[in-house]
Formats: sequence, C-alpha cells, structure tokens
Amino acid sequence: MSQKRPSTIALKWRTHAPVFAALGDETRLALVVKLAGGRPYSISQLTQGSRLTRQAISKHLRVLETAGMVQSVRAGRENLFRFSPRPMEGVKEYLDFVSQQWDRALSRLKAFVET
Amino acid sequence: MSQKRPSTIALKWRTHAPVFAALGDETRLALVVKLAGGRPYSISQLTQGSRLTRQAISKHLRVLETAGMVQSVRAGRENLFRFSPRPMEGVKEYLDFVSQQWDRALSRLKAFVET
DNA sequence: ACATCGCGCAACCATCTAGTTGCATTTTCA
DNA sequence: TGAAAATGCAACTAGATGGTTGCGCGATGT
Repeated sequence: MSQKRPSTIALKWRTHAPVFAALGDETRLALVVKLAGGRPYSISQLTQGSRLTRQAISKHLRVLETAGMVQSVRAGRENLFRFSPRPMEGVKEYLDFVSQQWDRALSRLKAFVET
Repeated sequence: MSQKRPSTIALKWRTHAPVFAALGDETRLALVVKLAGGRPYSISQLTQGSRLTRQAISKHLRVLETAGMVQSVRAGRENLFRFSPRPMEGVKEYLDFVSQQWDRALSRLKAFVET
C-alpha cells in the first residue's frame, strides 16, 4: 500500500479520464461489478435480466473494452467477456494520490492555524 | 466467509456513477486535482492557464458541484470553489469493493485449480 | 440438412455534452 | 460617479452518447 510512486502519477489524467468516463454510466458500472465476480459472461448472458437490447449491452462492452477494463475472447459462436483489473488499479492509485494531496493540504492548514 | 453486508455498498452505483462521470472529463479531472491542493480558487483564476473560456470552466465547475465534489462560496464579486472530499471517498470505497470481489474470485479459482 | 442461437454491422434517432458568443448584473476601486 | 473586474444567464452549434430496429452470417444441435 505504501509504494513510492512519485510524480509519474500526477499528470496522467489524460490516461485516467477515459476509465472514469467508462465507469460513469450505471449500466457499465453494473457490468463491471458483475464481471469482477470472476466468471466470464457472453453478451447474451449479460443481456439477460437487463431490459436493454443485446446491441446496447454490446456497445457498452465495447466501451469498457477500449477502456481496457474488459477483455473479450471468441469461443465458438459466442463472445466471452472477462474483467481486466489493471485500469482500475491505476485509477485507484490516482484517487489515492488526490486524497493524499488533500490530506496534506489540511495538515498544512492545521499547522498554520495552530501557530 | 460470505459476509451478507455488502448490500450497503454493492447496489450504490446509482449514486456513484455521477461521480465517475464527473471525473470522466480531462478538464474536470484537472480542476479536481488543482482544487485538491487545498487552496480555493475563483472561476477566473481557474480559467487562467486553460485555453478554454471562462464559461466553459464555469460549466465544468457546476458539474463538479452537483456531483458534490466541489463547493462554492460567494466572496464579494467572485465565487470561490474548494474541494469537497466525501464523494471521492465513497467512490474509493466502491472501487476497493470491486477489487476485493475480483481478488476473492481469483483466490477461489486458484484453490479450485490446485485441487 | 436445417432451424436456431449468438453475434456483428449499419442506419437511424433523441438527447446530452462541451464549447462558444453576446449581454446583463453586481462589486470594487480610483 | 463611473470604469473595470467577476460572474451569471441565455441562445446556439457540432459532435458524442445511449438506445433502438433490421438484416446477414457463421457456429451449433437435432
């Protein structure tokens, strides 16, 4: 948890923003949660229980795939999608970085007030 | 080991998705990082150094504000914005939850393979 | 062999979004 | 008092986004 990852993180919103954007849709967020359960699902399976069309789900999966959060493998006539954790880890690091920034700012403020 | 707790977290993408969406834009992500530095900024100050219009920045700040990530206070003729950490904390929790789900899935898979 | 399942492609549509410009309003300060 | 600064409000545009429907095609199972 305490890896010293310096300023390489700071200016990478160019790579992180698409991941956040991919998570910014309720449908996609639900898909991510389901796939993070470990089991791969086909498009039709993921469509089951959602009142959306198969095409809609398919499009959402494409978005997640281009964001790198999901990988697809063709298995016969069906296309299996499985979760891919790396982008989310990157995004978590980023949020931790911002939180740290904020916490340090508060500490400085507190130190200043107490003088 | 299956805690029946997670329903408090699991089904909250309805509240988390807007925060992710707010972070899903490069401009807004940059604004968040800047404001997380601790110091409050006015709209004009935040516009400085960005090739966007003041109105564009203003709109982005509105988006961040309705997502709860930023709070504004009127100070004379200028409007000061400061970072608000709670939504980001919630989102971090959520990502941790998904990661845990994934890690446990991997553990189960490993245990299964090793039998 | 053939019906069916799962999928991709394409067109189409409505709405949202990011951005602009123009103008009005309030606050500051010389 | 009056100019300039900081903001708000409104209208508008181009392009992205989320969703649908229709059709065609390769894989599957009986």
